[in-house]
This record gives sequence, C-alpha cells and structure tokens, in this order.
Amino acid sequence: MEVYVNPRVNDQVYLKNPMEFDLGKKIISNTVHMMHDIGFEQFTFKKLGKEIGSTEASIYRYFPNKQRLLVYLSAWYWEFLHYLIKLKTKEIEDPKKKLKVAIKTLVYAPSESNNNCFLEMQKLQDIVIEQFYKIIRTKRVTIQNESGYFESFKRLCSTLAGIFKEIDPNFNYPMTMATAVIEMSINNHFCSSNLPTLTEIKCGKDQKQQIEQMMTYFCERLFKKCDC
Amino acid sequence: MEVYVNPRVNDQVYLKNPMEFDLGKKIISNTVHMMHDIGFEQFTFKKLGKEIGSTEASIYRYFPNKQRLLVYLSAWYWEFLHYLIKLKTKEIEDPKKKLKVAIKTLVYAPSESNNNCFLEMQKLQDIVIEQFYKIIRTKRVTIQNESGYFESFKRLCSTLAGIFKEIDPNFNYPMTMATAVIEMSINNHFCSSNLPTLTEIKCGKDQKQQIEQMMTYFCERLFKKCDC
DNA sequence: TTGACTATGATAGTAATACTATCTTATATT
DNA sequence: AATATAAGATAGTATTACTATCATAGTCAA
Repeated sequence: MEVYVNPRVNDQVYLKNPMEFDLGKKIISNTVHMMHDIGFEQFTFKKLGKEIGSTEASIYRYFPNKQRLLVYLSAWYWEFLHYLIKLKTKEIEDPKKKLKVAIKTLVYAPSESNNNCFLEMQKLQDIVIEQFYKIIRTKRVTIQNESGYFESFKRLCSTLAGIFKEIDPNFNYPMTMATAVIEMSINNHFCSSNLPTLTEIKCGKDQKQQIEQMMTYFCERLFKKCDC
Repeated sequence: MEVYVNPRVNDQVYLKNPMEFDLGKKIISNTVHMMHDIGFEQFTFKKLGKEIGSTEASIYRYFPNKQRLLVYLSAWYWEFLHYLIKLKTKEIEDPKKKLKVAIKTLVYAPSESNNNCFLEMQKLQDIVIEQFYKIIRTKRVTIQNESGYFESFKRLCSTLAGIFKEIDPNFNYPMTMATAVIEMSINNHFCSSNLPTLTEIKCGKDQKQQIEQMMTYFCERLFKKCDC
C-alpha cells in the first residue's frame, strides 16, 4: 500500500498555515531535525532562523511561540497515525484483526514512512514521545482543549476505543484503555532506550517487535473470553 | 493507623539537605504551594524568595535550578507512597489483597495525609501529576538516572511489579504493568478534570472511588484465571 | 504601468529569566 | 576569642521570548 500522507492540522494551531508557503515548510521540517538533535528546551526561534537562513521575526509570523509549534507537530503526528489506521482497517470486518492492524500501525508506521510523508516521521515520533506530555499536562490545557489543539489525538483515541467496544461491547473503559495503549507504546519506546529498569522491553533491533508483542499480550489478556 | 511519614530523598538530588534547615523547609513547603498555584513554568526562585522573605541567592544554595527542586519533590512523593504501601501490605499474605491495598493507597493516601506529613500531599500530587513527565522524559534522563534521581519511583514500581509476579508468576510484563498502573492513576486524575473526553472517569466528589474501581477492574481482567 | 498587497528580511529594543559572584552580618561551636 | 557556617544584600551577565518598525522584492489587478 503506497500512499502519500499529508495530514491537515486544525487552523487554530497556527497563525499562518506553514504548508502553504516555502518558508513555512522549511520551518516545520527543520524544526523536526533541530528539536530532535538539541531537545525542546534548547530549541529557540533564533537558532532555527539562523539554521534556515531566515529570522526570528519571520518565524513568529507562523507560530506565536515554540509551544504552539510543538502542538502543530504533535497534531500532525497523531493525525498521520489516525489516517493510516483508518485506511488500513477500513476493509476489515473482524474487530480483533482491526486491533492487530492498529497496533502494528502505531508501532511500525513512523519508521516506515520516510518516503510517503513530508516530515521525517521517525524523528517526529521521538520528539512526540519526549515532549507530548509537556503540552498536554499544563494549567492551560482546558483552554487549549477548547481551541481544538488536541483534536487529532482525541480522534485517534476514539477510533481505538471504538475497536475495543466492538471486541467487547460490555467493556467499561474503552477510552481509558485507548489512552493507556498509546501511552504504553510511547512509554516503552522511551524506557527501553533510557530507563531500562522500568520495562521488560530490551533495546535493540527487534525493539519494535517486542513492543508489538507486548501490546498484543496485554490486549489479549484483557479481552479473552472464558470460553474453555 | 497513624504514622508520621518523613521520606528521605537521595542526597544527590540537592546541594544542601533542605530538611536540616529552617530555610530549607520553608523552601520546599512553599514551593508546593506556589507551584500548585502558578505552575512550574511561571515559578521562579526570585518569586519564591520574595514569598518566603529570602533571596534568590539563598535558594540556589539548596538547589542548582528549579528542575532539581521538582526532582526533589517528586522523589519525596514517590517515596511517601512507597513507604505507605510497604507498611500497609507487610502483614498481608494474599497477593490479591496486597494489590487492593496498594491501589487504595495510590488513590487515597495523598488526600488523606495532610496531618501526618510535612508537605501538603494533595497539592504535591497535583504537581507531580502535571509535571513528572517533564523531568523524566528528557534528553538528560540517562545521566540523571545514573545519579539516582529516580530511585524512589523505580522502587515503587518494583514493589508493585513484585505483587503482580506473586499473583501470576507466569505474567510476562510485571514492570511494564507497574508503570502502566501508576500512569493510569495519574492520567485519569488529570483527564477527568482537564480532558474529560479522554476518560470514562467523571469529575466530582466520588472521582477517587471511580479511579480505584477502574484500576481494580483492569487488574482483575488481566489476572483472572480461566477456572470456570 | 501603476498601485496595492503580501511575504520576508533587517534591525532594534525590552522585560524577564537563570544564573554567578562577592561582600556583609548574625549565630553557633570550639 | 577564633572560626565556621547560614543566609541576607546587592550587582552583574548572557540568554530568552518576545514586540515593533521599516525596507524590499514579487505578484496581481485595474
């Protein structure tokens, strides 16, 4: 399946749509590289301006601050995953198979998408893993939520929750489970590389397979019917 | 059970042990109030100095920056929970009962501990819920981990993982499960108040009971034996 | 071709932040 | 009495996170 994915981001997230201008595109693609290299805290509009041969002032015309730029990138990331999961599960009837495909997509899609997407998804994933909680767990989250900053993430969670509900209509906490599954995938990526005592996943080349297996293991145990 | 809990924090976290000095105590207890009110970003040593009738320079003698002060507070928080869970499960034989007590402690202890602890645990919990990922998901986490900044958190996870392993010795991912359970309790506290679409927990006076019930539901489904 | 509009660049300036350094004073200890 | 330590007072610096203004180049419409 070869598709070029170009996620649309809610227009309340930016001041001027970066995807409609050359400078805008430069801003977002170079932000992915730079934030990946130096981290969110060290990243500034001044440094980015220098890197892309532009100025601080010009970047401020697209995003009011670096937090919002990060919100934009996260929205892109979740929208990308959501789009792919929707696409890949569309034709599947069996919800258990849907779930397997969704898990596979969550785990493998970013590293396999360097040619079918404007941004480098693997780097973007690393950024989102490290930084997403910085933008979601804040005092301002309620206001931001009302502004639709997290729509893409919420839609992805709803889609997953829908699959859980299909598998077991009596399951009480599909939304909680959806956020937990996403969190689990993110957290184990991070911990296996950085805090190995906190996970059973070992860092290495089959890391993603281990994570897929683990997520499947949890889902199967949670949804197994006592039909022996 | 009435105990005064006074967690000890790894001495690599601070420059000078705040608990040994009046000013130090003032610093940590007032940080809890101030950070709770204005959030981590807005919080500065200058503002705190003014609040407690001291100066920026004096606070820098205890902590090299506000991140480390947050590390200190988080360590205290996790150490506090870990201590209580150890204490309350010590005499219990049945691991399933142990788990129930551990979950109860995670959910209820902070709000019930305003008289048996130097810090205001409910406020501290709100801070940890909002900010813990800021200190754990960073580029520097590996170095910090080696410095023992997260020992308390890791010990708590190990204790929980031990209980899971007792319940089901064949369970493959006790550590992952432990971090997921803690995360679940934190995340649902946060979401029910701030991002209600992402959880089934409703904000209100029985919020904690709902969370306890939900965590129990997940654990029971994961560990139910097919013994019908 | 003129005029208007827009995207960007260039430059300057400001308030706040995150420190660092030094000097003084008060108090406790030996 | 001498010493050590805690902490207050003050000053200073580099960087950050903006805001404001003005100039310029290209595009499109009358």
